[in-house]
Amino acid sequence: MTPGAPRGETCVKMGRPSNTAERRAQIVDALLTVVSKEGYARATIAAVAREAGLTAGLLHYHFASKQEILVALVERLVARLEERFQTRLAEAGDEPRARLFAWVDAHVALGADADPRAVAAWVVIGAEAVREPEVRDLYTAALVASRDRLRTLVAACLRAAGRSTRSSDRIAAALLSAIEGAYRVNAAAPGVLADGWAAPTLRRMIDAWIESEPAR
Amino acid sequence: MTPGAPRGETCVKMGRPSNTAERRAQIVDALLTVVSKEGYARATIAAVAREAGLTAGLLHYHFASKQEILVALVERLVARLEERFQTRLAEAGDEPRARLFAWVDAHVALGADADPRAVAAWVVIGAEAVREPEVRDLYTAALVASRDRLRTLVAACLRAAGRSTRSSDRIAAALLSAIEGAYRVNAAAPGVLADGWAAPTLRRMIDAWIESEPAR
Amino acid sequence: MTPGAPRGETCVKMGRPSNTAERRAQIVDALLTVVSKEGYARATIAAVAREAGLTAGLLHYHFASKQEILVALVERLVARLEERFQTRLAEAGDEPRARLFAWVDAHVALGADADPRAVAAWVVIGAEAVREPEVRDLYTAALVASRDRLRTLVAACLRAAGRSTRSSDRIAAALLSAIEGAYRVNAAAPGVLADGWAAPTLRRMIDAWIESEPAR
Amino acid sequence: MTPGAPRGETCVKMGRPSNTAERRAQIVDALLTVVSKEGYARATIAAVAREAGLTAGLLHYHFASKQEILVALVERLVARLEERFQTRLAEAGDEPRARLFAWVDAHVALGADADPRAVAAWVVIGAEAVREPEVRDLYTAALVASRDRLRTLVAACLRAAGRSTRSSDRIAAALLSAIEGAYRVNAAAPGVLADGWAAPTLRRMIDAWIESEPAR
DNA sequence: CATGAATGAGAATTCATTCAT
DNA sequence: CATGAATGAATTCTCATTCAT
Repeated sequence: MTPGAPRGETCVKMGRPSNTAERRAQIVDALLTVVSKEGYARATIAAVAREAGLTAGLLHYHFASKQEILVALVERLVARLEERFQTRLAEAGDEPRARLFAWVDAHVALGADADPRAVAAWVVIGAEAVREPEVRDLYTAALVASRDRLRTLVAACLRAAGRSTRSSDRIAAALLSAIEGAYRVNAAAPGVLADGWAAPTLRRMIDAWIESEPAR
Repeated sequence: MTPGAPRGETCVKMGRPSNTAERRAQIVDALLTVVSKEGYARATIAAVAREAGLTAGLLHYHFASKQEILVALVERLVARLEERFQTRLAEAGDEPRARLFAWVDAHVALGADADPRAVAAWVVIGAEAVREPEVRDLYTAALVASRDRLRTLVAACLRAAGRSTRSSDRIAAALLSAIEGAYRVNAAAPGVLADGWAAPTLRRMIDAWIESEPAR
Repeated sequence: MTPGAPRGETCVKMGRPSNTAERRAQIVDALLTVVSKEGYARATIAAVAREAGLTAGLLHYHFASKQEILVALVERLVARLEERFQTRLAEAGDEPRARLFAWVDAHVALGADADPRAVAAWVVIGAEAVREPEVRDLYTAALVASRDRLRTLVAACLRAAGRSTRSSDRIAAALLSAIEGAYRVNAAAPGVLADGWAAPTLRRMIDAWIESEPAR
Repeated sequence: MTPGAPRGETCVKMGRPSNTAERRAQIVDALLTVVSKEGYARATIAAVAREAGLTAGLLHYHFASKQEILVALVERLVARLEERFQTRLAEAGDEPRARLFAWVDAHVALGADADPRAVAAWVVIGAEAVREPEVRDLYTAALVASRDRLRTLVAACLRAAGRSTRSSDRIAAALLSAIEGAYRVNAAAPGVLADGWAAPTLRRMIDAWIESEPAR
């Protein structure tokens, strides 16, 4: 830890206005770009600095370690996804199935607010999570949040359709896996699956499953 | 110098008998262990050699580069999966749905012939495929083969059920993604999804979808 | 990362002042010393660093590769020789034969501005040029420049002596070869040829040949 | 030193006839090829073995070390040159100038008995001599022998022309240097000097110099 | 004689991190 | 805040040499 280095957001003292927040964002963005293009192993501090137009020394002024930048990146990807979901949720209204589809769309749709770099980076992060406890914790937390929300959304659909909710967990697991798997295939073996297959397919899968569940 | 492929069975000149095949297998196995525990970036030649109880120099005697060992590992994982599938297929008989379930089981089941290291390694390989063309090619080839086989198996099920086969591609894509995603979640965020969820869930999903397809 | 060329004189942002130029010179000088004593193959990065009193890492901070240091060394040797020639040329005045002798002297004389390491290094570089294209290009360029200049100087002498210039090329070739050969013999088999033989011998050779050429 | 390894030529005991002599020649030839194409640093035991169609282990059965192969190569190059000279000398008869030209021709001519690999190898050996005492000794011995013979041949020419022999040494030194330099330039910067320039030029130089020497 | 596995001491190069300016 | 030199530990890979078979 560099003593005195600015890790917080607030700046009580005046003087030269701090650009820490923007610099950190800029660095995280550069990491996102490099990771998505080259993978984590090649995302050296020097490469990230070059991408950001900064120096390696400065990166270490704003972040104590390379790991810390990765953590910030994960947080940012999760936050962006959350924004995407909230936007779609607001448009979805109260209908449970629309709300579930909003979740699916937020994850797979390639709308104007989509960042193609994010998918590749997310795949890399999943692999990195296999071994870095700190990354694993963040990744796990993100998945747990997704899983729980998904469960709730699925259960609401089942309930609205007058079906038993005992399969909520399984449907949620299948959806979550399919999303993560689609990311992965798309990033690591592009072209294997047709573009845009995911959203309509998953909607169709949801419908089929709900119809086939027994009544409550 | 990587020794060439075994030059046949006859050995006119005497000399030291070759143990290349076993050594290569031993090295690949060590890579599998290390990758599954530590990820590719930490799977240094030294670490793999240590795991195998060999010297780093010897690894380079049998493989020209670290990459080449990874390639051999991918080939081995694919071959093992194929074996698992063929075994289950033989038991499945002619019933189309049983054959499709054989495919699912070969991919997710954790039977006696399952190697828990393989899942973690496969996740790492997918991430590595994002940037190493040679790895990507192998990974892509494996997925393409899976996708095509899956498509055929799904279409056979639909046909046997008297349904239209127009959704074969989508169902195959969903299954493949779910499998890849399940691997990933299982390896990178263990505990997020319940143990053993996958096989029954995917079977259920298949059944539901087939039932909901329109008649041919 | 090799730092780029000095970015001019102005320095808007403050920060650590660059010492790249001196460091690079220091490293090249250390390579010169080591190569002249041990040959290129033994001029390892570690050996050069030790000679320079620096760390191996720092050498790679200032030069991207070992090759690049060698290239800088060749450039420096060529530049030094050029200086030596220009100095002598200034003293030689306008007399063509004096100007040609200035060239000879610049190449063979062991005056105050001579660096005994340079001869041994130049021999090694010639051998290295046999296989490294980049070194060969530099070496070839140096020889071509020498050959062309020599040709001009020789032709001027012949003309001033009222002789045909048709042998200019041959005389230049003989002189250039004799110089390169003298370097080589001197460095690789010291003592075989008497000290200081070259300058008077080559002058004598020039005189004899010019006298024996037919009149223009 | 491998005890019992065959280093001598005679083989008193009968049994499998020794192929040591041919094997050694084959290995030396392979070294010549590799050195001329790649330089000494890249002439690894493995590369030489590959070129010879043998194994690295076998090379070490026939030679105790890499150095020893190089020594054998130098000896062979010197021996071949001597053969070339003797052949031409036999054709030259008793005329001193013809005998001197025979020496020049043996060194520069590209006759049927010339091995283009030898020139490049000789250049590399000269560089290697800068640092390897054993190589330097051989190289020096070869040059001393050449120098002395040349001196005698030159003196005989001067005497036959009724000139003073006091410049014999210088002329010999100039010729030797020119030859070594021509080798070097030809190998390291091919194309800089015109093909076939050397023989006629050196003859011309010899003639001019002899004519210009004062009478005895 | 011959093969080919095995070793171990480097080799160049990379890179996160520190720190003087 | 920012620069850029400097470090030192790793990392991949090379290669002469040894030796069991």
